[in-house]
Amino acid sequence: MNEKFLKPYNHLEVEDKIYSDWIESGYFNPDNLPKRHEEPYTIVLPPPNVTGTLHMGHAAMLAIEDILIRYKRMKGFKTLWLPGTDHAAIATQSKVEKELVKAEGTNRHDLGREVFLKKVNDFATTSHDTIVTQVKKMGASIDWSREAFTLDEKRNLAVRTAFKEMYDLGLIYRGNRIVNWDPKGQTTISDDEIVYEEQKTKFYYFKYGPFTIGTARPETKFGDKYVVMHPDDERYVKYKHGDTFELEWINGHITATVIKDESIDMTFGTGVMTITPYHSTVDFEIAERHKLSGEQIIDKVGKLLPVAGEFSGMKIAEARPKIVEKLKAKGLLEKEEDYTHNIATAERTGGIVEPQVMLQWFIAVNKKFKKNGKEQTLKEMMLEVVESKKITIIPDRFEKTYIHWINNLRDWCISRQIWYGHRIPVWYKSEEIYVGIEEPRGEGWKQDEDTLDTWFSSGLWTFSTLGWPEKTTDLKTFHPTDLLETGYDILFFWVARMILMTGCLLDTIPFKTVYLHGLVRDGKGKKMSKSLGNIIDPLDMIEKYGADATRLSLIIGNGPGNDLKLSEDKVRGYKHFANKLWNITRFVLTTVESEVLDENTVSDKELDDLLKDVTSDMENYRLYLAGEKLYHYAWHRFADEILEESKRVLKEGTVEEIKSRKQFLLYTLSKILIALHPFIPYVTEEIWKDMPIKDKKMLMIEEWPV
RNA sequence: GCGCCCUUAGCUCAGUUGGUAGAGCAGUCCAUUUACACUGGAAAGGCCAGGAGUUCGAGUCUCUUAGGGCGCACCA
Repeated sequence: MNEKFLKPYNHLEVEDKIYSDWIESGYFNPDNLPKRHEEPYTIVLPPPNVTGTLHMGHAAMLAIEDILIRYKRMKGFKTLWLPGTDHAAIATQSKVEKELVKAEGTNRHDLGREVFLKKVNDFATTSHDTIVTQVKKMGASIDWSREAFTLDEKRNLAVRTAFKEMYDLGLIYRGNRIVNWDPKGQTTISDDEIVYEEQKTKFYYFKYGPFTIGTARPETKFGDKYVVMHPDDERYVKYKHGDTFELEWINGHITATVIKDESIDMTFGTGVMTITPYHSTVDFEIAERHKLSGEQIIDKVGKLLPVAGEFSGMKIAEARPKIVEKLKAKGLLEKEEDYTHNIATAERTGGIVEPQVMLQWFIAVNKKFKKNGKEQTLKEMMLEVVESKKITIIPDRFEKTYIHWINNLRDWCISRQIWYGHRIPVWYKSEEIYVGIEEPRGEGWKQDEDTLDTWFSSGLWTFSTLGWPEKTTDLKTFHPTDLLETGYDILFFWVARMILMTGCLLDTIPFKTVYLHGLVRDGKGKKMSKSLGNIIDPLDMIEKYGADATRLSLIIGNGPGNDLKLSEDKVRGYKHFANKLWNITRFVLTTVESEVLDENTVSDKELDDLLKDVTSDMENYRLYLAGEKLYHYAWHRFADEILEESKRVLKEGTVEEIKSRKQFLLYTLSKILIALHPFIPYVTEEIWKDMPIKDKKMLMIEEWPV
């Protein structure tokens, strides 16, 4: 027996060495796998943002995916796990901007586009390197030879091609529409980048001609000249749609028009409101329905425009009380109430979102398009693939959430006024516009200043990583991918958009199954955050207890879609398990002496049943059950009972009994190691080296026993 | 407002198509030159949140009440 078993298991001496053995073997790359691996199995890694380092959520993701990948590889699949990172446009840019302010007191405009982008790229490169190290530390059996970045040259070509194709299909258009404007970040943001925050404010009732209107935002009311009510509201039957009337308003006399619209809530306020199409999504939609005009009241930095008269140039917060004061002086203020509502803030900058009508690029989700003879809208396509079960979402309750979200989906604004990201592949020359993959020939063309929403490039991830738009062998072999494993918090941001992009551009699905994991919280169920000081760093855990223990602690006791409460004690507990396995091996190897495993002499129904059971759990993504069952069997059945009983047999048994018992111990241990390998790859691989087995391969490519 | 989830041993959670309640951790008692103290054994601990229903049978299915969490929409 190897002397290493005389000491307790030390992950520090094992893990890095084993990882380089794996790398050297080349088996992370499906092209190098032995012949029995024919049928492909693919997972693309959800690319971590290059905004910093990995947290426990990433570690959980890596553990789950690596377990499935190793399992499939041992089952004989041509297994590809493809890594990459995400440039995360706005998140990365705002992070660097914050650091610039802190370190140099400068902003991006001081530096200029080129210099600033250089800084962002440097930051991204550093982040990237850290992330790669962390992924390796977790034991991820991922194919580094195919690594991608959402903002590298190949992915840029994919983005430009996608843009051009969708433009030609009529799905990408440029238009003046209401968007979420972040005055702090000076960019548009998507509906999903909004965080609602509760705010206590005043709700004012003003006389508006013969009506009383309610508003929380008097500062937007300068240009209001339409008064809207529900067509069935009996209080206002005498006013007909299209009626006009004269009234005195903030800055003088105006003419207003009555509009009847069913979207009005009769029970809210007085059931009458005026609309501000330029600064409210709902109002914009009403205006659009009735073809009403509107005008901009607030500028891009949140100041009132000349339409506000004497209030022109003031900030909203300053103007609001003064406007109320003026209306009060005019006798137009009827009453005011305390009011609590949710205001929209930008996730990344915290700025209060001001809806604005702006000329931006959009993806039309409700427009029919024709591809391969089929005619449908993106929305219909996105619903169809999930409702027809072409894509299965685990746990299935998220299918409802997905469908609900799709039904509420509006056109997706894809242009951003930031610098870090894929530049929009559109060029202008006076009235002319050119959309293309390459810059147009000829003089005087100027490219659009804006970049694309980061999710535009992430949406292409399953196929841009495989070489699209080129018709590569990889694309043919590995796409559609088998599984997308990610956090439920990005179901809409990302999963839905991948389905959109893939359906539209490749006329297929990006993946067959979506497995959603939950958030990793601290031992008390609180979200881990720097300010709470309750962050558990995966690298610390790996250093202290080993990657194997860290992996198990993130798997066992956590079903799909559920948040996981993680404490350091839990990780410590699984370190004990690695050592237990180590000592089990020590005992078995000492006991069997020079015996070499002969599989044909052993059969064990109990173990067979367990392995069948575990296999079925693996196939059905019940990793938490599979892991726990193996853990329990190894420790409390094999070690506590079988090994104890073996001591008696070896002492008192006949020569034949002893020989067959030795075979039985070797057999059982080898199967346990194989089945546990996906979960705890390091310690099992290290033990495997010393197993007395003929024609042994590396454990990572041994055959799964069922 | 619309929707989803959770409530099972002190704590964290399993319980896969309904068939006499399970694990880990913690705690209690016992053992101790043992493959392993990163140990073993034993006992203890639960009207499965409350109520009603379906069923021969419900932690599991249906309805309902209460408490907790989350998502979406948003009110002018």
